[in-house]
Amino acid sequence: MVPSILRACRLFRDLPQEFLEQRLLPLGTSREYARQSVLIAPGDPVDWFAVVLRGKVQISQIFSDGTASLMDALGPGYTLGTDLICTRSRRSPYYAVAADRLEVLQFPGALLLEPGALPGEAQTVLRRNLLTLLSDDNLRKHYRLAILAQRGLRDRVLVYLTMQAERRGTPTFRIPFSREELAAFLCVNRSALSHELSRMEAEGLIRFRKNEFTLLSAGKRRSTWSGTEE
Amino acid sequence: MVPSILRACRLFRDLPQEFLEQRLLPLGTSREYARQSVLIAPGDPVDWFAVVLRGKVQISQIFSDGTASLMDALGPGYTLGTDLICTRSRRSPYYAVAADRLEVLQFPGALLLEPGALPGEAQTVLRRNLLTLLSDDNLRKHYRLAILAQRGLRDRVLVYLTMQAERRGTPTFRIPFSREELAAFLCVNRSALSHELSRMEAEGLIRFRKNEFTLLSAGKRRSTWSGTEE
DNA sequence: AGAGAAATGTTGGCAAGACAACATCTTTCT
DNA sequence: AGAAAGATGTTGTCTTGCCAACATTTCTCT
Repeated sequence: MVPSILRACRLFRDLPQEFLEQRLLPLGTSREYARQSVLIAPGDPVDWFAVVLRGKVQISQIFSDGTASLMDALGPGYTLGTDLICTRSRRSPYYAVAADRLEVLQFPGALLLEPGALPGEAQTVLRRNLLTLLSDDNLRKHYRLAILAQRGLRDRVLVYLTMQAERRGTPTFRIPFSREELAAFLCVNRSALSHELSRMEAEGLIRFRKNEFTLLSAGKRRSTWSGTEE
Repeated sequence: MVPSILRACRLFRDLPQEFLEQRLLPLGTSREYARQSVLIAPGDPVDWFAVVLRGKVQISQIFSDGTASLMDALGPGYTLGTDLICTRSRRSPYYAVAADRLEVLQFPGALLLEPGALPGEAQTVLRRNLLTLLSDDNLRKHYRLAILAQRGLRDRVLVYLTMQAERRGTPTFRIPFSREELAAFLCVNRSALSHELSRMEAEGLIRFRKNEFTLLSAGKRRSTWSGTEE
């Protein structure tokens, strides 16, 4: 039952299933963490990567005044550490914390980095996958930066919703956030967000119920958010 | 005289100089652009990469209301398009515009993507470089996100300055921005920024003259910003 | 050196949004 | 079903920061 997640994992895409199970799996170490366990702390050197099998990992940044900001959340199938092992310092700037009971499969980074650690062909595929993984990650960060670069609250909401609508191809879609999470993602006050959403609905810009949104001003928007990544 | 920039270029690091000049250079196309030329527009498919030889490229995001926000600026030695060719859509979400008279050396993306387009060894090195290039890029975006996640203007300034100080290793350093550029980078109002800087100096937090800053509260800060990339 | 231009600092009015406190609606658990 | 917990919406107050307009300094060019 484990391989189903691994096969869906972006990093292992296009690897022969037999290789995945026979050669790669035995090299991984299965680890379990309790809720709130710290997997990575700021400054930690990271020379491994891991695939989330069960649970969720939260990536967060802690500031001098004690406040934290949630940067990302990695569910099953996502990889942890892949963004760090190739940097020059190989040190993490963030915390990675288990949100629930967590189960991961951990591999030594050398598998990707050291030539010859794996059969050449497999390593080529893996690195290729790593490349697109990082690129898409980059793009996601670019999008979020574009959102946070917006000065006004309404603009942030609008840019976010427009992005989603174009990404899915429909003006109606569900977002993966609760109000509180959306507020954290947009870096705005939760109640102000609720307020603004109501106002936008009153003005006929959007319609929403729970986390299902419909963008009504469809005609006027230009199509800039052409990204296809998830 | 061209190779000096290419040798300093992160993407070409560790390539034998002879290979660089004899094999790689002939595959590139030299291009010149006038100030304000658009190299990449949102939605454009990008299947090439280019090294900036002279001048500067501005990466900017244009929004529905016509306002733009500057996301990045690439000087000589930096590469353009390397963040896009490996994404799934291979389409740009941003504008790339020549800030000055610009000169670049452009290569087909296939050199990196298609196996066999170059001698295996060279391609391995190139892909490895591309990997760290993307990773460091990722990290830079992470840092900027951490800054923009700050609610208050003072916090943004403080996080930025602390990052710089730790990155350089001294509490006194020069930043590569004018006030206006710094304001754009932090996504705040320029005059508000000036105001806040003055106040912080009055409170004894920092000292500054032009773009040389000194962080005075050195002792109290924790060392989280351990990044070493530029 | 002197004049113009560009960059930076300063001020006050005003709007946007943070925050707290409360109201209402949903979900979950027994 | 009923109670409790959680999520979301609403309202009012007060701070922050945007904006515009102006003052001052620094840079550039001849």
